[in-house]
Amino acid sequence: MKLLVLDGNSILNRAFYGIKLLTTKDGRFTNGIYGFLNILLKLEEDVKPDAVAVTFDLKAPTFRHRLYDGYKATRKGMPAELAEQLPVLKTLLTALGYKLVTKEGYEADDLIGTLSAHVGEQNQCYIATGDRDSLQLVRPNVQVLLTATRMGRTETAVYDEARVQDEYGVTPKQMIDIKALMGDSSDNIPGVGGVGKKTAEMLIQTFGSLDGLYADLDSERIKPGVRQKLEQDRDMAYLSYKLGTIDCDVPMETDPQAYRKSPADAQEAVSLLTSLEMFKILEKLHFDEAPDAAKQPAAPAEILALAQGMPARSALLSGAYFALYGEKAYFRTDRAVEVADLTDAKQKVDFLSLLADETVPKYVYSAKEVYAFAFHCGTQVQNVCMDVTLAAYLLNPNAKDYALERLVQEYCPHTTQVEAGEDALANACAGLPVLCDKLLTRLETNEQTALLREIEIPLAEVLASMEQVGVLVDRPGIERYSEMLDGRIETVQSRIYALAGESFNIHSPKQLGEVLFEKLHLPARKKTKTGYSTNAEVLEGLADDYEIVRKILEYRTLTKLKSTYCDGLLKVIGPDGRIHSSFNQTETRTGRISSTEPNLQNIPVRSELGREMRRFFTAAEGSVLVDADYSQIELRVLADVADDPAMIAAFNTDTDIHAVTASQVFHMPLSMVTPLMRSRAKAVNFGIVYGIGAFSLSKDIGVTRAQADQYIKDYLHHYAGVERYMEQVVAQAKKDGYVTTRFHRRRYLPELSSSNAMLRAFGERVARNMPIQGTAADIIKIAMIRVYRRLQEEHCKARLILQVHDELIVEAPQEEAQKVAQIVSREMENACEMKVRLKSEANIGKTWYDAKG
DNA sequence: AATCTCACG
DNA sequence: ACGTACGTGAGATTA
Repeated sequence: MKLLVLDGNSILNRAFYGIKLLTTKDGRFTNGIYGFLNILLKLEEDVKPDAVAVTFDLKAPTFRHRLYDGYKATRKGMPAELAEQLPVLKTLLTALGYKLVTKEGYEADDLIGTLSAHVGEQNQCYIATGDRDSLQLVRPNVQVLLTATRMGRTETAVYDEARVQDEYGVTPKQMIDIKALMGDSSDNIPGVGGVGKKTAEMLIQTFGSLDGLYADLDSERIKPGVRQKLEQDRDMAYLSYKLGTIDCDVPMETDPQAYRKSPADAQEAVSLLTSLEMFKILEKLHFDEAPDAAKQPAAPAEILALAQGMPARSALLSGAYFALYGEKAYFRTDRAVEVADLTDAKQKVDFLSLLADETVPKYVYSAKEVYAFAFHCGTQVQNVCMDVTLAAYLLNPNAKDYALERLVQEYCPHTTQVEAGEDALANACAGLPVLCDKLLTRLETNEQTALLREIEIPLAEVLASMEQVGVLVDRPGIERYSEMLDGRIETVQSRIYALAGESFNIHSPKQLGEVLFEKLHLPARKKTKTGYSTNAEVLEGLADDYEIVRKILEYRTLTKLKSTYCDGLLKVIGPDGRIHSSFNQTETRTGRISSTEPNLQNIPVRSELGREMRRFFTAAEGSVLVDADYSQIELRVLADVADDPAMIAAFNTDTDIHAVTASQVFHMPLSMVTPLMRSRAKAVNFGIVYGIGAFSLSKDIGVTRAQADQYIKDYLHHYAGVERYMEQVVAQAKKDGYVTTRFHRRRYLPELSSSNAMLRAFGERVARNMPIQGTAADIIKIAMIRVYRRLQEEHCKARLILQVHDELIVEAPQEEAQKVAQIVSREMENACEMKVRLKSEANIGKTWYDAKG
């Protein structure tokens, strides 16, 4: 029989520190529990034990360690984020049927020692721990599984006697002797002063034991310095030996049979795991596999009659509840899930006519896909009143995805899932009405219904349209540009190799670091986790003095343009000569949209060479691009939410905001502000929006920290409303656990209750920034919807094709251009009424390059 | 899959 | 003592 003994505290600890902080929506920390369960499941899979004992420490001091007053004096209590997880973990393990083992007055180590010593006589025993102390327990039939979690991955090393001997050159028992000499600061075992790991190992390898060593203290194999230390700390050494010896004789149950798992309390376990949002683990445990006839769900008994064909309208609930998946539409009807095959002409027509029927409210999984499908077929969709992905995103934009199955599990924990696998989707669709109901209720509570109905759902239609229309690119132009880059890359590369005296992979930070900082001995300034930092900031600091550095920077610029932009874009040009990016609506935590495959929101503009790229984004024959961008939208939003008189006045008198800031920060009349002052003030303005620190500001604009600090002080002194806002928003966030935008978009900030000061500071910066960035994002979304509708109402052929956060681009027939330019900038400016006016200016050009002012 | 670097607002 | 501004996505290297 095989017994697996877990060192609960140690494993939880490793899991906690090895995985970044995770929280549930309501802010409970879960990373330790999550990691623990993963390790436990993995161990069970590998070891296949017949019984499992999970040991835990109790808080009270233990007999063994009362031997020495200093013991645990320095051991830090666990952080609150971890402590709160411990009781939950214990409850969960019990529900899952595991046997927990604790004993008043004893450490988990002693329980593990006793268990392994007894079990090891007749049976196999595996000790799972993150702690090397347990290596002393290794013996025949007893092995230690040393686990470490790095970056979320668990690694386990198996220690038997041979492995211990191999690594430490001693037997497991002698590990105690070594520790007695070297001590252990984390356990507060004193050891012998000045004797470290290497000396201790050598001494025990030579003399066999503490006794052997002290019996032969005069031996010439001991250096005089060490001898003196050994003599002086003799008592400490023997005390440490006692402290370091794990007690293997605790009065406790040692029959492995007693640690067989009990049947799990499935109800309790499922409900706990659900509330912890651990759906992956829930799946692994297969509670859904063999549902007892007794505990079939009481409420909605789902019958999965998968009819083929559109459901009859009369079978619809009080609206159409459906999800698109591939070429199929899954409908939840009054008593089943029915599937429409959209490749079938008849069914497709029926489906489209349903979509177009404005008397039928649609409750859908992904509105953007529904709109896209309709556009593809040349029709429109009316009356979408619910999208579960968007609703779930508004409730919590921190989630990493919004898969329907997960949402059903998360928001409807009591409607047990009947089947998995093939029909998982149909099954989840069965839950759509309940899910919609729950989501809508919560949106209502959060005052987010309007945000969903008036912004996100209408926006989904706009995005679907933008994706479908795409943007025309000049393929031959990109190809020529690409060849030009190739030539320059070749030249620069040869020069770098010549200057380095060897050829190497310039893209490899490792090789580059070695060449620059070791071979050529350039002064290394910064390091990363893995080696020298070679980023642009570091290289720019060296560029004046070294040609090779200048060439490397050039090489980076050129290859970036070549691979990301030329190659990357050429790869995704459609057969229509246009690029159809995806605009994702549930990706960012602030409410912005993102663009992927390709990302059209980071096409170069800041450098002249890169900006050339924009010449290849162009309008069709006879059309032009209209490009309008907001002027200072985030600062205007800040002026508004902070209700800052000085800033509002500056904007309303249409003064250059950076210049005004400069005159305040540098105590100068406006007319004396130099370009350098203005650019520094601009950095301060940005910094304020981002939540600023003096260090970063000083680094950014190249002044001392003290100076940067003074700038910030003067800034906040002049813009007192901003100062008040910054304090108030953080306080509110701490109170509520979240921040909101003007349109009630919400972001939870579990970081704010972290005991880690750095995380907390991060949370505070986010609290200051998100309402600004998020409100600006809300506003431009409104503008997009208004522009889209105006263009329809005015029967323009022009189409919105791109959004870059504060910029909209419309492709318009030449003859509509002026009118469209008016429409776009006016709709942008009127998107939101604020204490300052919004300003947007439009430009017209044949290419993006030309239309960008 | 993680890391580094760099493109954008 | 440490790390340092908010929000993204992609390509190349490395482990």
